[in-house]
Amino acid sequence: MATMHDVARLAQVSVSTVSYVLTGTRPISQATRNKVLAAMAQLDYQPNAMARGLASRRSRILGLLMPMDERGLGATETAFVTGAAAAASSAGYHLVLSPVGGSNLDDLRRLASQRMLDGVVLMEVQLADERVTVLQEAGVPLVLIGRTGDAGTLSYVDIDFDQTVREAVAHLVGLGHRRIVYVNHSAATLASGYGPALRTRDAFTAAMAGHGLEPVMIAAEDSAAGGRAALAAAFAQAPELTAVLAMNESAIFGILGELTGRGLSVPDDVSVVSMVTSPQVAELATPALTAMTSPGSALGRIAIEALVRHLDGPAAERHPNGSAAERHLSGSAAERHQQLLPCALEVRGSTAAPRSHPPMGADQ
Amino acid sequence: MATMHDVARLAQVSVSTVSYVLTGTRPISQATRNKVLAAMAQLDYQPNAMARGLASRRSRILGLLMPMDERGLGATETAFVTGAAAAASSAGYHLVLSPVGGSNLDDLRRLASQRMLDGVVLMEVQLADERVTVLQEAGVPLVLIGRTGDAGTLSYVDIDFDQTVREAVAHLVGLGHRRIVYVNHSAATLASGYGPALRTRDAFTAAMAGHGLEPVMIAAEDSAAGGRAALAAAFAQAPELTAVLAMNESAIFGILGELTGRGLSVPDDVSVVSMVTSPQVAELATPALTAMTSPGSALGRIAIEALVRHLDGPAAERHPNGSAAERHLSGSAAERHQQLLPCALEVRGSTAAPRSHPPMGADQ
DNA sequence: TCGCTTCGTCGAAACGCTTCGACGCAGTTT
DNA sequence: AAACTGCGTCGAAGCGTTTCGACGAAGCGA
Repeated sequence: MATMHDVARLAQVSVSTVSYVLTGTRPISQATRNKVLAAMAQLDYQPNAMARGLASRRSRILGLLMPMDERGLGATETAFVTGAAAAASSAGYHLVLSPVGGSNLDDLRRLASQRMLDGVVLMEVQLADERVTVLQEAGVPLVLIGRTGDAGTLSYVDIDFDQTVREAVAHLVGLGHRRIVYVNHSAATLASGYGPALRTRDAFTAAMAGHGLEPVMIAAEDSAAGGRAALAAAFAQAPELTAVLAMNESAIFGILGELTGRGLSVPDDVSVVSMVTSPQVAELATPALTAMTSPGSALGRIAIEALVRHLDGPAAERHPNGSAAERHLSGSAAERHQQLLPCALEVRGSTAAPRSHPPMGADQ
Repeated sequence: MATMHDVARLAQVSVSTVSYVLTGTRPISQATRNKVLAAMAQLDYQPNAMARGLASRRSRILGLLMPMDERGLGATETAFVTGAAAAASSAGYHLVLSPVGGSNLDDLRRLASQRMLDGVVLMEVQLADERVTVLQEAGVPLVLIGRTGDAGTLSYVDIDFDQTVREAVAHLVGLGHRRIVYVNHSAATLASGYGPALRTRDAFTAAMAGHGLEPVMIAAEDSAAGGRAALAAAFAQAPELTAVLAMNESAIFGILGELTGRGLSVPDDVSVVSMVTSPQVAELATPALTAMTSPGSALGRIAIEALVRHLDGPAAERHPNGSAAERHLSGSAAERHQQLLPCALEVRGSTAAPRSHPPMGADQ
C-alpha cells in the first residue's frame, strides 16, 4: 500500500506538498499539482483513513444511529437511509449505520468518546431521549430525525404530523365520513414517549374538533393481531364507524383482514387511510391503500446536509485564512436547522364515500 | 479528552504500561494494573480510535455491506443485522452497515483501500459478484452471506435452499397436492445471477422430479402487481393448480389478493407456502402464511464469528509469543468457513389438503 | 533600487496510540 | 557462586497524516 512518502518521492516534492494537493489547504502551482497527481495515479495511492483522522482530528465519518429492535426497517426507513447515504457521499463523508439500540447507552457513550464519528444523525427519537444527552456531553454534533420534547436548541428534521393528520382527516371528511377512528401505536409505545404517536394523537384530536367531530382513538400492538384486536375495539366503541385512519403500519394488515373477516368491504363499507407509509407497502394491500406518503429520502438528505453544514462551517468560505474566532462565529451562525416536512396524500383504492352518507360540502 | 499520557502521569507509570493494561499484550502486576485502572476511571479515559487504529494497523471495525436498492430490509434482513451486530459487539468489534450499492464499485474500492475496515461481510451476493474481486484485490478479509458461483476458496454462510425447497414441497405433497406452482423472482433478477432465485429454481425442479411431479415455474416482479400477474400466468399454464410456493416476498401479497379476487379461498381452494420469510411477515397475511422461516440472526452471528476468527487468529492461542510465521500458518488453517443453514417449516393457516384430492401416502 | 507582501514549497513537529528492545530484579539451574 | 531465565516495566521509535513556521523567489509600490 503506497503512502504519502512514496508519492512525494516519486513526484520529487515534499510530503507536505502532497498533502496540500490532496486537501487544498494551501495554494499549489499547476505544474506541481500535476506531478503529484500523476504520481498518485501511478502508485494507485489511497490516503490512510486512520492517519488522516488522527492528524486532522476529524474522521469524515458520520453515524446514523438507528435502533433496530422489533420489526425491520420499512421501506420508509430504507428510503431515509439511502437519502442520507447519498447526501453524505456527495459531501465527501462516509455514512455508517450503527444499530446501537436505545438500551445500551454505555455502548453509545463509548462510541461517542472514541472520536470515531464527526457527527451523528439520530433516528427514532423519543420525546425524552437520553441518547441526546449522552451525545451532547460527549460533544458530538447531532441532528435528530424527529424531535425531543424540548428541541429548542437542537437541530432536527421531522415529519409535519399536524399537517399530515389534518390532510388525512380532511380527505375523509371531504368524502362524507363523520365517524372516523384513529388507530395508533400501542399504549406502551405511547407511554414510552414515542413522538410520532403522541403528536399524531394530538393532531387527530385537533383536526376532528376542527370539523366538529368526536375523535375516537384506539391503541394497537405493532402486529397483525394487534390490528385485529384494535378493529374489534373500534367497533365496540364506535359501532357506526365508516373510516379508519391508521398510524400503525404493522397493524394495518390485521385491520384489513378483520374487516374482510366481518364481511365488510373496503372501501365500500369502511374506508382506510394509512399514515406515513411508503408506496410499496401501500400497494401490497388489496385494494391498494390510500396513504400519506412519507418524504423518506428527503428527510435523510436534509438531515445529513444540515449536519455537514454544521461541521464544515459556513459554505460561504470567503476567507480561507480567516481566524479561528471568525470561523467559530460563522460556524455557530449555521447551527440549529429545524424543519418539518409533510407527508403527501396519495389516493388509491381504499377510500371512498361512505355508503350511508354521500359526500357533502367536500372541500373542507 | 484525556489521553494515555494523562493516565500514565496520574498512575505514575509509563505510557507503554498503560497500553499493556489496556490491550493485555504483556503481563502487568496486579498492583500496577489497579493503579492504572483507577487513573483511567478517574479521568474517564477512552482510547482514541484513530490513534489506536493507526498504530496497530487494525481498526476493529467490521463492515456489513448491504445494497439498499429497491424495497427496504425485510424483517429477515433486520434479524440478520442484529445478529451480526450482537456478535461483533461481543467480540470487541464495531459493526458498521454500509449501504454501498452494487453499482458503485469505485466507492467500494476506495472504502476498502482506506484501511478503515478490518474485514467485511457481504450481503446479497450475486453468483458473479464483482465486489468480491474488488475486496480480494484490496486484501480485505471477507465472509459472504450467500455464495458466488465459484465459492470454493471463500468463506460463506448461506441458506440451504435445496433442503428448504425439498421440505416445502414435501409438506405440500404430503397434504395431497400434485399441481404445485413455484413463483420465483423476476426474469431480470434471475438473469442478473441472483443466487437464491437460481438455486431454488433448480431445487424445485429436482424436488418435484423426486415426487414424480411436473414443475411449473413463474417469474414475478417484486411487487404486489407482479404477484397478481404471476398468478394469472400460473392459472393460464396450469389451470388445475392447487398450491403455490412463493419465493418472492413482495409478490406474495399480490398473489393472495388475486386469489381472493377470483373467489378462491386460501387454503381451501389453493394452498400457499412462503419461502424464506420471517414470522412477522407471515402473520401479516390473512390467513397467516405457512412459511419456511429463515434463520436470520443465526446467519448474521455465524458470519461475524467466522470473520472474527479469521482476524484474531485461531481461538486456541496457546503460544502468545509464537512467531509471525506460526501465526500465519495457524491463521490460514482457520480460514474458509462454509456453512449452510436450512429454513424451518412453520405451518400456519395457508396450507391444507386440496379439496379435490384428499391426502394420500403422506409421509413422503 | 529597497523594502514589503504574496505565492509556492519545505522540514519538522505534532496527533495518541502500539510495539520492540532493553534492563533490573528475583528465582532457578548448574 | 556464576550463569541463566522470566517477569514487570520503561523509553523510544514508529504508524501516515496534517499543519505550522519558515524561507527563497517573484511582483510591486515608492
